[in-house]
Amino acid sequence: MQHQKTVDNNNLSELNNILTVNLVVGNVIFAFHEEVIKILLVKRKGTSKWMLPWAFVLLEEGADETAYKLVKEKTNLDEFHISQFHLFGKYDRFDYEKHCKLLSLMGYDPKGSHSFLRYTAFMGYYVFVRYDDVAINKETEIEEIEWFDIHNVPDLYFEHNEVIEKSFLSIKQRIGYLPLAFALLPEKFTMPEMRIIYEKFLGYELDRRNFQRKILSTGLITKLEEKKKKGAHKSPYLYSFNTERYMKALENDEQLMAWTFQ
Amino acid sequence: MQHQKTVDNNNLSELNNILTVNLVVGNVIFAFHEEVIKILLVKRKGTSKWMLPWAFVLLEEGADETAYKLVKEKTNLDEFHISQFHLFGKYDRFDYEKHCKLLSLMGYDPKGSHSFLRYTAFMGYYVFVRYDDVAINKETEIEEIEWFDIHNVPDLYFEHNEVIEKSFLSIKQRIGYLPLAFALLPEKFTMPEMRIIYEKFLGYELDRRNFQRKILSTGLITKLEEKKKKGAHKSPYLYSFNTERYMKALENDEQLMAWTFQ
DNA sequence: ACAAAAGTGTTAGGCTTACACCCATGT
DNA sequence: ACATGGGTGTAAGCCTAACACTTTTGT
Repeated sequence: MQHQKTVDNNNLSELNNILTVNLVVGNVIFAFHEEVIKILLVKRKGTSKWMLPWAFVLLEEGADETAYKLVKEKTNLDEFHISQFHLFGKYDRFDYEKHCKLLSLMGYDPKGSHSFLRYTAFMGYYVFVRYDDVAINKETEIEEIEWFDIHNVPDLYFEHNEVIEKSFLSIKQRIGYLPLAFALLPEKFTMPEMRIIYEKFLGYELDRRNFQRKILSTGLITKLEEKKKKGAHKSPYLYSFNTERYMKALENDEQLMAWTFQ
Repeated sequence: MQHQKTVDNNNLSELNNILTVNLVVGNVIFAFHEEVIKILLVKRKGTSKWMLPWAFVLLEEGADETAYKLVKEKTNLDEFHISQFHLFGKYDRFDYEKHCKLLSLMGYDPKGSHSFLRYTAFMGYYVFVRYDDVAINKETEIEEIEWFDIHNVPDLYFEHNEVIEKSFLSIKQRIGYLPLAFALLPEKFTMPEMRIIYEKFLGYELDRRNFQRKILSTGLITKLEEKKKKGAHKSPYLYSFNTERYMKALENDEQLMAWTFQ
């Protein structure tokens, strides 16, 4: 081991040589609205760019806890499942000079804690929420918050564009094995709605008839009597899903399906 | 945001209120030898328990980099692929008093940096290496290092037992989609050897004939002319695998297969 | 009436599973 | 000679992909 330095309790600059990187968590919060996958972004008043909701993991917290609180704070929701997907953090990726103003606005003193904020590791989480359940105040005193179409995300702070791309890729890879899409849909949803979510993440179209067979074969969802009127065509049936079994599957990473989709 | 504290450059105790958790990376290094899955553990001289190789991520490093260096240091290997699998870290999980001596022995000054070492987040990586390629010095001046059977791991420092379990579970889930097992095998290997690896991770036996068909269908491995003598029975053929395609698949998380195995 | 999109059903073919049988090797 | 375990082959059947046809709805 090469880190043999000791710490002088009264000399911060000495600490630079032994201190470890800071840990930041950030959330890619996904929703689905009008056939489009949306992501929730925030923008501090007085700054120039949008970014993902993020926060330093403080001493008294765990990373999962910080990430959970962050989602709760932004969406006003209680029940959701956050998923780790990747730890980011290259040396020198955190350009201090550039982000000095932002950090200051977020309550982190860039002068005093210069060395602590320069290099960080970023733990990425993704979350699926129901668009209609989320009540955001589009503008508060300190920040703006807004849904963005996944394919219309502006240039963001830090490496957040990369983070979003990676989250999308992770989901694409997991969506065939975990019943992720359910969390994006309202309590009652139609088969076409669900299929579109899969299509958006996968990046190609699916045969609606075969898709339906696959989904139903999991036993996770129940066909309802009701239909949903929506345009100049036959109304699709509504379905609901078994939340208990779904949550259990998420917790246990149970193997409910293993689909490659064409 | 609630962290509005500023930092007094000359007062460490003040920092406790703004400082974030430390980031530690650790590796579950897997190997395969005599039909058994092995894990590499280390033990500092003067301490009582074994543990996974781990290190604080220092300011000048990225997490992946630290994890890579750690594996290289322990195994003397250059070429391997490390995979993130989970970020651990509950509040209060890092019992300072208990580990004071260990930290001191590892070159981290527990007196001076008390507050920095109390709470940490632990990023878990797993790595697959070839047993025969690893040259470990079983005992150096500062530590012992040893292979342990996966099902015979002693009580370890910190939450390392939990980390190993979780890594095993992650692999079990990914082994059907990624050609992981190859990295555990020597350049030339037999089909039964490879099958046993799958069986160990999955926890149940597989039909040897169907297994062979599946593996061959990926086009990743080539049958050689040679055979391997090994007991009172017909000698199995040797196979080699296409490293280029394998590495590319790992990098891109390419979908080479999607198996559920019975 | 017609276009759009959903519901339902069918069929061919590929892949998986579950075997049977034969072959090499060491004791 | 025999037990052990590997090599090769095959048939049944399930699952999937591809596609046809009917039904509902708004304009």
